[in-house]
Amino acid sequence: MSSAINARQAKPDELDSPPQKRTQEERSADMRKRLIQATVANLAEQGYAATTLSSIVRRAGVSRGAQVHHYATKTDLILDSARYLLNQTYRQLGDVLLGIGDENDRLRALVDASVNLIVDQPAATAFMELVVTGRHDADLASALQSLTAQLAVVMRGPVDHYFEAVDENSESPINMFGTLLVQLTGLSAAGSLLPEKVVKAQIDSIYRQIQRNIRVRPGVKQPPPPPRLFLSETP
Amino acid sequence: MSSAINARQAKPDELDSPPQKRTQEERSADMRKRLIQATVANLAEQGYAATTLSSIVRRAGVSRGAQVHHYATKTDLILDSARYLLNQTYRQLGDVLLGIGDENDRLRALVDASVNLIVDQPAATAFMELVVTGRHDADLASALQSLTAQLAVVMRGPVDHYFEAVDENSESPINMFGTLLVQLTGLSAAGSLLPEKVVKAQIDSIYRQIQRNIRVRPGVKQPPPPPRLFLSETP
DNA sequence: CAAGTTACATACAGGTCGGACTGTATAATA
DNA sequence: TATTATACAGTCCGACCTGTATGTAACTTG
Repeated sequence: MSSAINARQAKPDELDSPPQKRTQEERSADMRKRLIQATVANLAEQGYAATTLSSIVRRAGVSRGAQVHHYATKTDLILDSARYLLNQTYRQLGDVLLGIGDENDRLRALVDASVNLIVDQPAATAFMELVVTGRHDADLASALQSLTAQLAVVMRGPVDHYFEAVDENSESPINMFGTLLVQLTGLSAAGSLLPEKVVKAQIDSIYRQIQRNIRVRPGVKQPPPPPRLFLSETP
Repeated sequence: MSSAINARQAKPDELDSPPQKRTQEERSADMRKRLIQATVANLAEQGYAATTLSSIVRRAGVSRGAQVHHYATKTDLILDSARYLLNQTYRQLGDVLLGIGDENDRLRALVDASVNLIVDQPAATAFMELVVTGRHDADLASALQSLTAQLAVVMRGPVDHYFEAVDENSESPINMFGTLLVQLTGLSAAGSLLPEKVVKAQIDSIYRQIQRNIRVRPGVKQPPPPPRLFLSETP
């Protein structure tokens, strides 16, 4: 996904694309995005420990100086990457919810979409690296806590908007949504240890549990009220 | 827990405990255990990246030479620690199952015991570090796969021995057991990001889901047939 | 267009890690 | 008891990583 990083600034002769007079802001934004995407890719493929500044800039195809200019310290870059990941997850989850239709078998589509969003996905893998690292890094941990708390707040509305409990004995939609995320987190972490069919069986089981507890609220056509602004892109 | 490492070999004058003429095997076994326990404690408290050989031997109170004598490479020590952790988990899970009584409200005790076994426990934290590291370390990954596969095999019997499905629409006991472990894994990983009450709510939810699907098999008094020998302690 | 700011490049310095290496003490063996 | 094998101690070295410092190019602004 992020391997195609526009292929600019690759240092060899660039005859096809002239200097183009980019504004400073554009240059900064591009460079930040390149660094972040290289960081995320590196986190996913090599893990946090192997995600060194050297490897990041090598992957991004830029110099060490560019990185230090935009991110004075490694932590700065990591934290910004974390924000990027959560923002991305928020948008993708939102897209999934918006894609939910009336028919109840769309519940399966929701589960599948969530699974595809998380299990074995680079972004989720990278995020897992950050979460585990955060257990022994107070700064990272509190940053992640704040981000996920915001995510939880903005997700509650849409979830209750689209789903309802099957009956009075059922778990609440937001509760089942949390359970879904916890289970997908578990599968994301331990999935590599389990045989493929066991993972599939667990996903089926997750779906059945959800189906027994919540259903798509009938007749809901319009999207949920938009949340207050989420994570600001530029701090 | 493992901070009290017998306080021997601490280099100061040891007047209370004379040399004692320990046999070579005893010395080796003790030293290995000390190194392993220091490794596990370090993994849990500092994370994999900060678990260096220097920090391990410092914590174990031994020299660099002792470690290199018993474990030629860092990977060797890590792998042996992984085996130790799985063995420990196996025994503890077995104890939990053996403690199950007839009354169905013991199901709650089972869940609580499993929670206490995993969430925020050093051994589980250390194991999570290994699992995540294994995603980018083929040797570690295959070792963990093998170990967990063995664990799954030996757990299937006891679980089916003690539990049964509530009705024909319910999930199977072994399936629910897997779900329990997946959810606890998820909570172990992401729990540090969530507010305490959310974690508690999730655990309650887990319990209700289990209760709706399986129950303690009535009238089972004798323990399950013992499994074939598990992970050999000395390779 | 000149001065100043921002963006990027490159080299260096201090520190740490893992593995190799050498030396010493203790136990097993003949 | 002499010899050998095992257990352990302590040091060194190349590789690597992060932060820093300095120099150059690109853009912005008055």
